[in-house]
Amino acid sequence: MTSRSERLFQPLARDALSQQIARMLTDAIVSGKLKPGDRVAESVIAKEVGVSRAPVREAARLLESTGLLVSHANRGFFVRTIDAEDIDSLYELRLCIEREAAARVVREGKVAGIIDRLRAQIEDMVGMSEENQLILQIGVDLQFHRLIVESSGNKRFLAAFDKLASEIQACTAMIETVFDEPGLVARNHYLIIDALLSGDEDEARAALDYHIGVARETVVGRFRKLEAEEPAKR
Amino acid sequence: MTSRSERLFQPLARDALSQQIARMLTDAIVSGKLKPGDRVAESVIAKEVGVSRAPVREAARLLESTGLLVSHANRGFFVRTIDAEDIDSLYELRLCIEREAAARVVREGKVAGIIDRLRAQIEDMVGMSEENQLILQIGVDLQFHRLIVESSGNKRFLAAFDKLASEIQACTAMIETVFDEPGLVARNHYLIIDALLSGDEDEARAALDYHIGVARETVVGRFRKLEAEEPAKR
DNA sequence: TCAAGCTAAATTGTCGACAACCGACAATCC
DNA sequence: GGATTGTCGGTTGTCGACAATTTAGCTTGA
Repeated sequence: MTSRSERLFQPLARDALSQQIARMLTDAIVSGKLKPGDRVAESVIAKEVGVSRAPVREAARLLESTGLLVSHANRGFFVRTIDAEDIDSLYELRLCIEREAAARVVREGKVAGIIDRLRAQIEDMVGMSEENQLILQIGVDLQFHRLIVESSGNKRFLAAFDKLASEIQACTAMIETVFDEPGLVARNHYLIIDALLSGDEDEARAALDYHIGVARETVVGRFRKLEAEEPAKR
Repeated sequence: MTSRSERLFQPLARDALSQQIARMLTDAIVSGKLKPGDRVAESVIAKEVGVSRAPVREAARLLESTGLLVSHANRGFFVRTIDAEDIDSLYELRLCIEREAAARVVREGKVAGIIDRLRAQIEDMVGMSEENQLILQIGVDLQFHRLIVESSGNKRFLAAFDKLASEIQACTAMIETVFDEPGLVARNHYLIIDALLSGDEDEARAALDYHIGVARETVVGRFRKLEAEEPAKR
């Protein structure tokens, strides 16, 4: 038989139902189809998807551990409500992790290995900003930062970052216009690259302090405005 | 009716089976009855405890999210194996969080509110060190640090710290003698208190850099030795 | 002897059903 | 009328059983 290198079929995604459902729910929350405070009843989801409650329940517990859902005993799951203070805490923790991760990347000389990918991601962001694909842009933005955290080599940094990232994506999706000038935001990532290339740990830290600080102020600010307009959110 | 301010009954602790089982399992792991790599079969635990597999499964998933267990698809749960590098990452993340938490406590002038409790906890530690109650001492030690993180006011700091703390407790329990001089370790916490009282953020950061740095070196060192002696741990 | 294939036991993934529980409304009593 | 108590629908917590998957032991063949 001729050695056929390209396969006819992809192995069909056959991970547990709970995983698929978890992805579904995550998408629904991140995209805003499910809003903060909404009830997520096991039986309802199970009926819609056509499975029993067990995998739905498991998926919900998974999202609970990532912070997208909260559960009250004997009352079920709800999409987590977020207030401005929460988001502020979120960004503060993110900053702690990311600045040290960046410092480690510089210290251990791992910048060269990722610089090309980082640059490519910035270009992607710029392209998306021009097409007003904001949700997508935020996704790539987080990928950019994730890559830095990942190459720090500290697995716990990455795990913690991933948890935060899903929440950041969820709450930025709740804001109509996240940034006034998306293109500028995208290009600002070049400053981070410059700092990484400088080879100075503290410069890398400072770059992220600034970058994440700006994002923090912007997003938290938007949220405070949102809260002022709509006082009964919970 | 006379306004009865003090209540007659406390609300009885009535948490779900899964929670009780989660506690059981946590204790078993932290105390070393379950060792890294050990299988945790749902059916076995369920039979022993006398409940169905559902709550056991849920408890296991809970511990998975805290990092005490790992699960492989269709193969079940196992007590997480930890190597020296893991623990190093653990302490690095812990340091990131705790130093900024301490800085915030100082910046926002919340030291006075907790200083008495911190002192009391140190005395507890000293007492336990004299009675060679090392496991207990580590528990109070973590409580001390937790109190600082808690009063930072950043809820995510606390959540992240709690996750790390359970793992720290688990892996310190695996080492026969954690510290050479437990009494000294206990009293060293006074240095942290001094730094907090100084009112200088950076001094607080430095104190924790030092304190956690020492712990990190000690524990990681012990673990590397353990690995050298016992190469096939996984 | 050893590798590959097969079989059986054990374990997880999923299911449908029942019991316990919560929240809200209706009924009752003072 | 106001507050307490009883009831009801709906949801979660738990259960035992079945299907799918993995693992280990056994057999077979070279």
